[in-house]
Amino acid sequence: MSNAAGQPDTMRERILDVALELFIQNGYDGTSLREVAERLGVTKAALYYHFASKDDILMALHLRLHELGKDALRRLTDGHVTLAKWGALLDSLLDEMRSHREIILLHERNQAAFEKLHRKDHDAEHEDIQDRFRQILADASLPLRDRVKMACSLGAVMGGLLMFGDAFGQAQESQVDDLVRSAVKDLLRR
Amino acid sequence: MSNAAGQPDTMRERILDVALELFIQNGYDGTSLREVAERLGVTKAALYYHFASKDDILMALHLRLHELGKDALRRLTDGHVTLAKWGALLDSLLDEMRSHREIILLHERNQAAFEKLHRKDHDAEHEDIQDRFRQILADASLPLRDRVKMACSLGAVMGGLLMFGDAFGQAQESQVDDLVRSAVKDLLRR
DNA sequence: GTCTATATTTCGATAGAC
DNA sequence: GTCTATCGAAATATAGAC
Repeated sequence: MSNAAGQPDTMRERILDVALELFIQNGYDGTSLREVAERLGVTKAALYYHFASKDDILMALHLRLHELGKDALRRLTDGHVTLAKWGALLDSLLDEMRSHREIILLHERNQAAFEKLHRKDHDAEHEDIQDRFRQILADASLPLRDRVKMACSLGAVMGGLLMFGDAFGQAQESQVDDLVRSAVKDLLRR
Repeated sequence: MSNAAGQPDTMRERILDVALELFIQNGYDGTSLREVAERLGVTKAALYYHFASKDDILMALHLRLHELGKDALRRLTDGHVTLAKWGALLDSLLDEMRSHREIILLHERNQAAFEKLHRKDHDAEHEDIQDRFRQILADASLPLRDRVKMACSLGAVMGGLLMFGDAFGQAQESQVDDLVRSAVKDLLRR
């Protein structure tokens, strides 16, 4: 994906990185392939050598999230979910969520585009981490009290790290992480 | 806006209600005026009698949120913010957030479209509640600990009521409200 | 207030040269 | 792998009749 310096080494990855940035800033539908190409110093047609379609670019970005959440997904699939398990998962997931902040922001801000993408892919077995979250929260065999706490704690992490996370500056990221962890712990306690 | 039965009485409001629903479901850019018109049983051109442009429709929907948050905004503008004040505000705002769930969802899912709208309106004094939230959370004179707690608590409310709130069914909304309140209280305590 | 018809623009995507 | 050139579709918006 990227080399040690964090720079993408293939054109395919460079396209994805630029697209990610623009899709977050201006939205998927609000970003034209012309803009993506211009920022890379190439023409629109060049992109079609690396990707079959605009949707194909979005799908490649979606796979980055899929990769990220696949072991978390596994931990949430066997056995039934408890508050303690949920708390442990959130705690261990927090670092990954920060380092992949952009890819999560992309999904949060382009839900409509991803849903349209899913409708076309009626083949792919998209056992998504997002779907799994919704599935657990909708599971009526769990106490409502626990489900609400899980939804709130997930929202708290997203609020502290992603949605408003850029208000805290970059220098003290690890402090923010600790504060979010403690906030979630307080929320889930009892 | 609407009569006692909750039905919009003017064509203008009917347009806004349909647009709101489609903009949430398919996104602002993903929704064409043809779709809006078709669902209303009129043609695209008819919409232009009531609104000057598609952006004008989005702006009218934005004003609904502006109206909603204007007294909350006032309470957040005088004096400096404390954790206690923040908690009280969230508590009193929670009912409004639930009853205006859709208009908040619209803003959450179409940030890019609203930002583009704001760029054109360099005249309007949009002292927005969203802006105010970000402003407070970025205020370095407040303890980082408090700011993170504020961001997390706001995220918790959005998680419990909006983002994943439809997983709990509609019957027990007041129970969910109470559970979210108590979760936020636990989070802000200490 | 709503209609038909159309102007205008922009976008995704393709063809073929290099 | 990237270019120029272009196609076809769909979108916003307008003009003018009713």
